[in-house]
Amino acid sequence: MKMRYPCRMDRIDAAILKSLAADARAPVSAIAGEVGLSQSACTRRIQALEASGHLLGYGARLGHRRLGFRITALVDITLGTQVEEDLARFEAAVAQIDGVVECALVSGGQDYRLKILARDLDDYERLHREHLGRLPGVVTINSSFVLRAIPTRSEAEALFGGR
Amino acid sequence: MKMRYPCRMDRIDAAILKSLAADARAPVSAIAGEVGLSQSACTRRIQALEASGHLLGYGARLGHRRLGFRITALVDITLGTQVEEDLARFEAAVAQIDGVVECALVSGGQDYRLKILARDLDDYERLHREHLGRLPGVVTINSSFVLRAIPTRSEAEALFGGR
DNA sequence: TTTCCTTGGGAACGCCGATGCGCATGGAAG
DNA sequence: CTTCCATGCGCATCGGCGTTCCCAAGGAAA
Repeated sequence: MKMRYPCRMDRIDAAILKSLAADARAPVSAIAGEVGLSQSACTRRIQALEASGHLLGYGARLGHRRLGFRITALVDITLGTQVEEDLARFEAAVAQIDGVVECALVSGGQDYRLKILARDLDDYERLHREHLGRLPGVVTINSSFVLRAIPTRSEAEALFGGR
Repeated sequence: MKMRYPCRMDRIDAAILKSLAADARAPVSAIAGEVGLSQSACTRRIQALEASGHLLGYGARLGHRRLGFRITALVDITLGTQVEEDLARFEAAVAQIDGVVECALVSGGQDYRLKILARDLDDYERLHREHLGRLPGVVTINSSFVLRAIPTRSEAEALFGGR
């Protein structure tokens, strides 16, 4: 299949991405209808978006709470070093911990911000003791717990303009 | 369709959710093969998981960078009040801002943590000036920028045990 | 043991998605 | 202006997928 990797993205592509972001398992024909395209044209656009890296894949939205995970923790971790090897060791260790679903090195002091899922406070305490506490090079750990999640724009809406 | 809403979740259900989380558009037949079930049994399980709230929906993973959004900001906002009405006003205002993709009220001081996507620093500066700065009741705003995202366990792996 | 309930497998049918083809549009070259 | 090529759409096709029946097997309760 001959296929370029264009940066060009018109509003139809944006609409397709929005639609897929809202319901990735919707039939292509339904998406095509929404965006005013034929099925085949829509399929080809989706393929192009996948090939060009605008569309990375598809995932399921899981009901954390329903699955027994009631704790979301946002954890700030400060390291005592800025040496790249130490950062790499820390990052490798973090990547092994079950429950850590996000981790980012952020500006403003040499620290990391994690998002952690846990069943309950006991579960989180165990995680903290067995894993977070043993991470290499850590100076401070600061845990906050999500009390309430505020509904916001979806990712797609943020990227392509509000609803 | 007669359908109970069981809390029971065996490892087959977990495997299905993992698989769907990894690739939500995979054919049911492929998932069925992975988890060792026939197509029809797998379809029924998926329907049950959807009906029971374990599976909330399906989404697309978008290439932020490729789409021109190179800034991810993690913003801490402190309010000068703890009155519920003030929190509600703040939350309603936040929900209107394009670019805010997550917002949570967290423990430890009365503050919120947001995740914000922006095209570049100029774009973020505009967002900060035009929107964040005008949020009601705000005392302090503290922005950190993601310098590097560390790959972690996926959500499903965190919930059901590492790979 | 009998009955009921649950859950899996098999088959059929309708629908979905990928692909090839023809055509229209628009810009560049002659 | 005309020609040519590139791009992108719609239509039609066909193989494959998903949904939904029905039946069978296994376990629990009476």
